[in-house]
Amino acid sequence: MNQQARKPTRIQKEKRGLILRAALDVFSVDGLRGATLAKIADAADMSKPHVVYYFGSKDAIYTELLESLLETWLSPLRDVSPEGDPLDEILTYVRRKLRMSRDMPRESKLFATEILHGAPRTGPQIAGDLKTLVDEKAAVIKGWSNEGRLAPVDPHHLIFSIWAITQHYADFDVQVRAILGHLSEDALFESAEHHLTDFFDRALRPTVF
Amino acid sequence: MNQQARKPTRIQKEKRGLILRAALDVFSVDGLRGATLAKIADAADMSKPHVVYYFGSKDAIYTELLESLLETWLSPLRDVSPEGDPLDEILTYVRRKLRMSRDMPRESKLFATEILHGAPRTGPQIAGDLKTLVDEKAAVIKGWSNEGRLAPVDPHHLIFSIWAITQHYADFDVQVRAILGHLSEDALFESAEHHLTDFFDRALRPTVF
DNA sequence: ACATTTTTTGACCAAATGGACAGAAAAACG
DNA sequence: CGTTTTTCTGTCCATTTGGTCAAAAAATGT
Repeated sequence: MNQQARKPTRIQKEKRGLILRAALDVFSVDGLRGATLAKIADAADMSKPHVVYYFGSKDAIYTELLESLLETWLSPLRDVSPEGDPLDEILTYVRRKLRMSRDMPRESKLFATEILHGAPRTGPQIAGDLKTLVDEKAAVIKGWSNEGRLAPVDPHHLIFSIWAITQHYADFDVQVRAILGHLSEDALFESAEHHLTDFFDRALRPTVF
Repeated sequence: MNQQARKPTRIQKEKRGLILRAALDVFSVDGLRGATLAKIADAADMSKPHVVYYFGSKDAIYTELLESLLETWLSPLRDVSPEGDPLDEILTYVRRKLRMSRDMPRESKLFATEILHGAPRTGPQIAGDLKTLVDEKAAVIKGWSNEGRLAPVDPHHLIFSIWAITQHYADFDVQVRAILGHLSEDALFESAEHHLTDFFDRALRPTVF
């Protein structure tokens, strides 16, 4: 029998992990189409059939990567709490998303490419889990807005705006670097955090009467 | 001689145009790697060698598409005028960019994919023309900010934010639709325009004393 | 130690694909 | 018209690439 068996052995966990890490490197740069089994095998320091042995196909690796990442990806939004201070909650969410762009740029690009190309593999997940979560949090934000604890805002579009702006720093880093190339990575993300904090604060802080 | 001749004939203009339009369809969906000459030829209703006859290679089509689009893509930013009312200028820019996402989603995706994959073909352009333009307009915005005609803001990051948010509606339309699927395209973009106008207005309108 | 299962690889294959080429068809030109 | 140039296509080819397979090597179980 092969790795289909019930309990994955120590070696199976190890090798599959190695492959997934190597594949993330390759897929995030070349995309699904551009990536080759040979490149992945090379990056993982294995032979090509070995990679196939553990995952069956290139697609399977890609799909598993996406699925295992989705949860991590959504966790900052999940953590937005109805109990907290509205502005704080949003600003914390923005900062966490920005930090994910800094610390997990490959993952960000992986998702971006997937969605950009029509989300052929994550369609159901997006229409299901993601939508549910977004709708739930949108309702919370709407509530805050209605109570006057947050400036009036369309919650769904607000969430889109947060995603777009924060992920921009990972997905389009080449462009960002071309324009702010004189800054170190640290300086860049620090200035981005400042900007985003100020920006969202201004846009969302409720007007006092 | 072939189409390298000095003056492109009527047929050359026609066919090259046809190919470019077909290629945009294919590239924006499948990306450079995923697109095939056969698909492009098919979409253009031609034979494969015919496409090669006019462009020489798949890459050449892709590159020409990108280059011919860059100017159009930047024109809204170019039109931001130092003479106008600051808030007006910015909000108009935001709206124009959003409309481009609505009216030219394929072009948006084409650029997004290119940048996402490291801009191997547009690198110089981005580091050159684009950076020059952005720096120029950033200086204008900074001036407005300093004069108190606009809320204090980092102009480069502001431009990134505008790009990110507006292009999000084209590049990640699958995700947007999955979440706001109940809206018609018109309703969606109308609500987005409302949101963005309000949002940037709040964030950028200078505080009155 | 022996049998069984799992892991690993070199060699190979079929399909897809970018593009070359020779020549046919059509247009342009005199 | 006839000649020349441009346009167009069927056929073919070399390369790349995802994946198979048989068998070797290593691990595991008893």
